[in-house]
This record gives sequence, C-alpha cells and structure tokens, in this order.
Amino acid sequence: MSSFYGEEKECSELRLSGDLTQVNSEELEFDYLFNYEPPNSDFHSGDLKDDTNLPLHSHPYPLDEPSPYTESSTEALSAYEHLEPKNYVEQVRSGPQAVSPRIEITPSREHHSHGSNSLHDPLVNASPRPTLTVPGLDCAIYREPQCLSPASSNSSASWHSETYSPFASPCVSPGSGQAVAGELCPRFQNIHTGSPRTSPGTSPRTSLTEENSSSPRPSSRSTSPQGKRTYEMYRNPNLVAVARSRSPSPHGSHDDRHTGTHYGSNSVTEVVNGFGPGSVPTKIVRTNQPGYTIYPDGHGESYLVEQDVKTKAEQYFVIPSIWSKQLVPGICSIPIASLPPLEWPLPSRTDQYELHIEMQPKPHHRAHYETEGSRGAVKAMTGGHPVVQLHGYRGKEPLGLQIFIGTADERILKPHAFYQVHRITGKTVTTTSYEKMINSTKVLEIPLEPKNNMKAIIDCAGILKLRNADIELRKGETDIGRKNTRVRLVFRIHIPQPGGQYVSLQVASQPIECSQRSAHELPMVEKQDMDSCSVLGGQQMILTGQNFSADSKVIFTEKTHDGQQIWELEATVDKDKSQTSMLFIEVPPYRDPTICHPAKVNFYVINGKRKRSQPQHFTYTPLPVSSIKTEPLDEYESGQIGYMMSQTLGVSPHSYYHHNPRSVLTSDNGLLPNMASCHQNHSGISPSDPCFQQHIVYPRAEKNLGHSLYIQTGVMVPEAHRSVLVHTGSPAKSSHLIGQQPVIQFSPTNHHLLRGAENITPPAQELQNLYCEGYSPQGTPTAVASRSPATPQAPQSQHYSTVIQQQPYTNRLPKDRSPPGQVHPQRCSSAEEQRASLPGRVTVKQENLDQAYLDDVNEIIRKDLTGVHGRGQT
DNA sequence: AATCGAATTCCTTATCGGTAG
DNA sequence: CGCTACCGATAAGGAATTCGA
Repeated sequence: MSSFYGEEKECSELRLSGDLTQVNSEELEFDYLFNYEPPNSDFHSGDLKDDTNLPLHSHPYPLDEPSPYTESSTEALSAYEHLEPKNYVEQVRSGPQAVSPRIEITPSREHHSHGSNSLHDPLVNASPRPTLTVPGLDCAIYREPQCLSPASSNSSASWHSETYSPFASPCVSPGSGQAVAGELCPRFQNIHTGSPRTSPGTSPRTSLTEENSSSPRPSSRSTSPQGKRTYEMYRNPNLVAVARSRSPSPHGSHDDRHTGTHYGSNSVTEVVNGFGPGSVPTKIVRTNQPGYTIYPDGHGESYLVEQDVKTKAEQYFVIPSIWSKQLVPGICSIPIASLPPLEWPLPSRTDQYELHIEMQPKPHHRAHYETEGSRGAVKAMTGGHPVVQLHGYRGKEPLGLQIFIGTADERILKPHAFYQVHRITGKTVTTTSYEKMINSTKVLEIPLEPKNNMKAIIDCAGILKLRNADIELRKGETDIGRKNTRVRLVFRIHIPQPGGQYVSLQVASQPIECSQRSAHELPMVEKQDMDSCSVLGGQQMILTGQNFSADSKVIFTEKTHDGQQIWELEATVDKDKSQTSMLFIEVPPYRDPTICHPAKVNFYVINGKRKRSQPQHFTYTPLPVSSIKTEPLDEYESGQIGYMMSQTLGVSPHSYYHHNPRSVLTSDNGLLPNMASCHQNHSGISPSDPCFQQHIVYPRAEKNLGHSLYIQTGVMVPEAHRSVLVHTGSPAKSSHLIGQQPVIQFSPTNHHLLRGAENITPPAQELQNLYCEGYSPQGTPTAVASRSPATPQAPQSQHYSTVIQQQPYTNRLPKDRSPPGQVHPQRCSSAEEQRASLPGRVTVKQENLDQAYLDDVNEIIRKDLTGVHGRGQT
C-alpha cells in the first residue's frame, strides 16, 4: 500500500470538513502531552510515519504546536481512488459535497511559508504530528503517536493506507463528518478549540502555489518569533505556551488559536490547505509501491516521487507508483524492501562499476535550521557544485542516484541523526530531484542519465540542521548533537543486473563542517602533500586548507585504542612560507625510531584555544634496517597495522548484490577479506583520499576480534580478498545479517559503537543481528560471504560470517546508559579488546573524531560511572 | 554563581529572476 | 524589443540570545 502525500515531499494535512458541529468542544480541551514513548514495544519505528515518514513515536512534538499534520481517512480518500490523477485533484477541489467529510490534503510544515515558528520541532517540522483539522470548528485535533496502531497499518483497503490508514480508519467517519477525535478515537488526546471559522466550503482559499504554501522551502526570513525553546520546554510543554505568549507567532500558532486569533479563511491553514476552489497544489504526490506493505522493522519508506518543479510546475498529479516508474525510469522502481538499509556499508566500486565523486563539496557548509531560510546548496570547492559520476554503466536506462546526509565519523557511515539533506529548488537549480524518506532519513534522488554520461551535478542538496534537543529526546536516540557538526554527503546507487539483481554502490564525500563558527574560525586541513614518512621525520609537508594563521601550530599525536594519548609533539611551522591557506611544516620525528611496523598517528592544526582542526592521518614508516629487532605484534601495533592497511589497501571489498525482491546468493569470487592476514600492501591510496569507501571489514575470527568491533571505513581490501555480499529477501524487512563473529557493531551512538556487544540482550541481539551468513526476515539468513582461499585454515563460512550488530535502541548514554556488561569471551579475545570494552571508557579506533567530542563523551561516562548523570537525568 | 563555548534564533544585506511600466 | 525599477525569494553573513557544561 502506498501513502498519500500532499505536495512534493511530505506535508499532507488532511482536514475534515463538513458537518462537524457535533464535536463537543468540551472534549476538545487542549492537552499538552509530551510523550515520546511508543504505545508498546510492538510499535516499530517504521510502522507509521508522518508526512516525512519519520517514526511518529520519535517526535517530541509539543502538542501546542500548530501541527502541519493531518489525518487521513482511508475511506474518504478511497472515494477518489478510482479517479485519474487529474480527476482526483478535481474531485478534491470540488469540495465537501464530493465526500463528506472532505479530506483535504494540506501541505504543511514548510508550506507554512509564514507560519514556521521556532517551536516547531525540526523533526516535527520535518515530521509533525498528524492532525485532524476541523475547519468548521477551528480546531485541530492532534494525534498522539500512541494512537497509531501498527496492526492497522497493513490495511490493504486503499492505495493510500500504508501510512495513514492506521491513523484514520478507526477515527474518521466518512459519512457523518463527526470525526470527533476523542469520541471516535480515544487515542486522540490533544484537541484544542478555537472560535469557529469560515467553512472551507464557503471561504475562499488561497491558492496553493509554490510561493505561498506549497513551496518546499521555508521562509527565507526567520520565522521563529518565540525564541529558542528551552530544554525545560521540551520536558514541560506548558512552558512552551508561556514562552510563546511573550512573542506570539502571527501565523496560526497555538497562541493564536487560544486567543482567538484563528486561522481565518485566508489564514495559514487555509493558505496551506490549498484545495479550495480554484486552487490546486502545485504538486500532489503520492507514494508509490502499491504492492508493498509497511515494514514493521522500521525499514518502511515512502517514495515521494514528484514532478520536476521546474518543468512540471503546472501539473498537479497524484502519481501512482506505476506512473512514476514510467515517468522516471530507473528511479523509484526498486522495492525498498530489497535495498540495503542506509546504515549498511557499501563499496564504491566493483570490477565493472565505480561511483565516484568527481567534484568534492567544500569542507564547510553552514547548515540552516528549520527556522531559517535555506542556506543554499552545498557548493564545491571550485565554486560550482559537487559532481558525481557512475563509471562503467552501459545501460540505456537512467538510474536514480540517492543522496543523504551521513555521519563524518570514519568508523561508521550512517545517516546523520542531526542533519537531513534539504532539497533545493531554487531557480539556479538545474538538477531534477526527488525526495523521499527512508527510516527517518531524507533521501534525495536524482536521475543519472546515460546521455549525461551518468554524471550529475549536485546543485540541489542543502543541509538542514535539526535541533539537538529534538533529536536527543527522541525515543531511542543515542547520539548526541553537541559538537556533532560534521557530516558527509553520501551517494548511493542501485544498478540493475540481468536477472533482477542490483549492485549497490555508495560513496561518501569528504567531511563537511556544518556549523557557523567553524567556517571562519577553525582551521581546516583539506590536503596534505604526503601521508607518511620515516620515523625520523624531518621532511617538509605542505598542508593546504583554510583559516591558517601566523599562530597556527601543528601538533602530532598518537593515541591508543582506548583514546589515551601517548604521544604529542609540535611540528615546526615555517611561518615565512605559510599563508592562510597553506602551511609548511617539518614533520617531527616519531617517538620510537625502532618500530618495525608503520605507526599511524594524527596531527592537527590549532590556532588557539579550542580552535583546532580535525585530526589528520599520518603514518610513520619504520626504518629499513634489518637490525631492528622484530617482536611479535602487541595488540596496539597490530591494530595500527590493521588500521594502516585499512587506509592504504586498494580495492573495493565486496559488492552488495540484492535481488528484487528476493536476492539470490551469489559471489563474484567467493573471497573474504581477512584483516588478520593484514597484508602491508601500500597501494598508494591515501587515507585522506577524499573518496571514502565504505564497506565491512571481515576480520579473522580468532585473533582480531578485538579490533573488529567497529565498522572500519575508508578501508580497502586487496582484490584477491574481495567478497560479494549477497542476500536473499529484504534487508529492509529484517535488517539482519546473521553471523557469529566477529562483531561489527552498528551503533546509533559513537560511544555505544565502541562498547562492544555487551549491552545487547539476547532477544535484542537476535533481532538486531545482521547476518552476512544468510538472510531472512526470521533470522535465518542465507547470504554468504565466502571465505578466501588465502585463508585455508578458515573454517566454514559461518565462522567468517560477520555480525553487524545494531545496538538496540536505548537512550543516549547520559540519560539511560545500559549497565556495563560483560564482554563476550568469544567476542573479546584479546587483552586489548577487553581493555577497550571496559566500562566507562570510550575508545578510539580511528582517531579522527573531534577530540573535544571524545573528551565530552568520556567525561559523560566518567560522570555516569560516578553517579553523576547528564542533563535530562534526575 | 559565574564563565564560556556551543546551539539556536534573529537581523540584515546581496543577488537573482520575473514582471510591469 | 530593450531598459529600468520594483518586488519577491533565496542565499548568506553576522551577531544576539539562550542553553548547558
């Protein structure tokens, strides 16, 4: 079943009109509920989504907000189902007489071109609470997420029921118009009343145009007169109302309605409603995939296929999936269920294909808040825009290039919790883009066309910042937003293969700093002319970047796996040569000239207190002296080697094949990368190679378990060790890779990421494990990562199967940290691993995190262990 | 309680494209 | 048809305010 969306990306406000006079206003007492909890444990984040398909239960949406959300009625909308798209629109436009009560699709959120206010939760703005608006009574009925019944989500009644039927079916009486929230649906908990307003049937409606309401863009002006919402307000939404009273929003805010300043017939709700006589939305888009049901595991998604704004501005189509497929060949035609989740690492290339970022984005891009106007598309360093190209594709059909905002943490690439890609549709934008939500992650899709040599200019991707408090308070969110301001653009493509398979490739950009401050204050190293030298140092290295100053210092550091700094030395800067964009330094000697294995260190540029660049990688190579005593690797050194190898070896590790809808196990060469073999094959690939290649590392099970408790990114594995990750069924369905060891742990948080699997309870593990070994929704996966002939000692494949373990969602560390668990003996065979797994210590596998961030995390843990809890914990 | 850095919001300006005169 | 002024919107920079460590 598909969802129905108003306008281009999200935002449908379904409004009930008709005779609603029987609504008992006394029942419509506004209730500030602020409950993020899903109604029960069976409620999966992917079950029900709002207009952005964000899991509703995760929206800390104060109910006093004028939710742009709406309720839908399966039955009512079904009345239009037989219509052709245009007719459908016409029918909707024809007013309440067509169906009573009339369900109006009201673009919301950013369609409040003047109504965006600061109290709109960014997530809420991105995913507001479903709302029933009763125009005749000027009341908005806010639906708590709890009232969403996953059970009803699988309704097959109508094509729009995937997302909304759970909300609507039991709550809307199609014929009577007596959609009294509290009466029809006790789950409606938040209703407020206002003075009556003009009936939509009689009131003129402002045309829903790009300009006034259907624009996907927020107002360019600040639209948050209430001021910043305090943390307390999040916890006590009543305070929101108080705060808002200080500076009421003129745009249909809660206050407005409470004080009688209601939506007039031409007020925002009317404006955004857009279906009044003579007005039609610029675009009405329905999600496609009528044949797919909701994925209760949270991998459900809705495509928001839309017409190109620039070329189809005058058309108002509801696009069924089949049409969208015809309209946009190669795009949106792949069942989401068969696509790898966004969290999965993918290679950037195979033998045949390569997805490459021809033009990297600038390392700085100030993201905009929901309350701000757009800050434009991400630019390239040359002043243009990033360019992505798929090499090796010989097909004639265009493909859809997906773009989303990922983390900049090199250890794991996953959708960034605090940033979303923002579709830019300005006049300067030339690239057609489509927008959809995949598990709370907004994804842009742009066509890669053979006629353009499968190259796309990414001039339509901006970055939206979500407020930390909103995200952190989200149920299950464990990431922290503070100082978590670096992102990467992630590009992903699914290339159809003969037989219905797809090859999925992914490439991530250089990290992009999204904060305001750092763009002008923090030094930024963009390039270094060398990545390594001998332990003796002394060589000149040229750093290219920004914000260097005469006071800039370059500090080389080395840390252990658990993040403890064991070495620091300042390099000599040639101040005479250096400029604001270039530093000439002399590499300092390494602390130990007798090492026999390359030593991976970091360096950073610091301009003063707290103004330091991100750590850069550097490798000291041992002297080629045979007399240097060779000793067995200690844990740290072996880790260094593993790390270094991960940075220097050369080819894509595996491909991700998936079938549509069911994959067949295949393997291109049946080889399994084996980190333990750890070839020191310096292939010249720089760790600073802007093209981060993401994939899963398959460490040898026995020895290096301790070093494999994370997804290593930027890793490239020799060709001979390339494997193919294939699965049957839908990763989206089960999100499971079955395997045993070692554990590669996906974690929603950086700190959890490093904590091993100890906190995972068996049931959770069972649910969360991603099995490379096989694949099935029931945890009986069948996919295989074959082992390499190079490791004949390896046992059967299941011994190599790699568990990608998704940390069960818990509250973030400061608030609800799981008690330190025991390290599974099989998963922590080394002393290093045990050290790293000791509770209360955040370890660093790749020292490329903001040290301040790590410091903060460690401090949090320290406090937590001593009984001091962070904010939000009492 | 004070301080400071970070986060968020607000204000302002520049630029561009469309349109009317 | 070309020019200019005006308007609206986006993009962007800067800074004030607020929060939280």
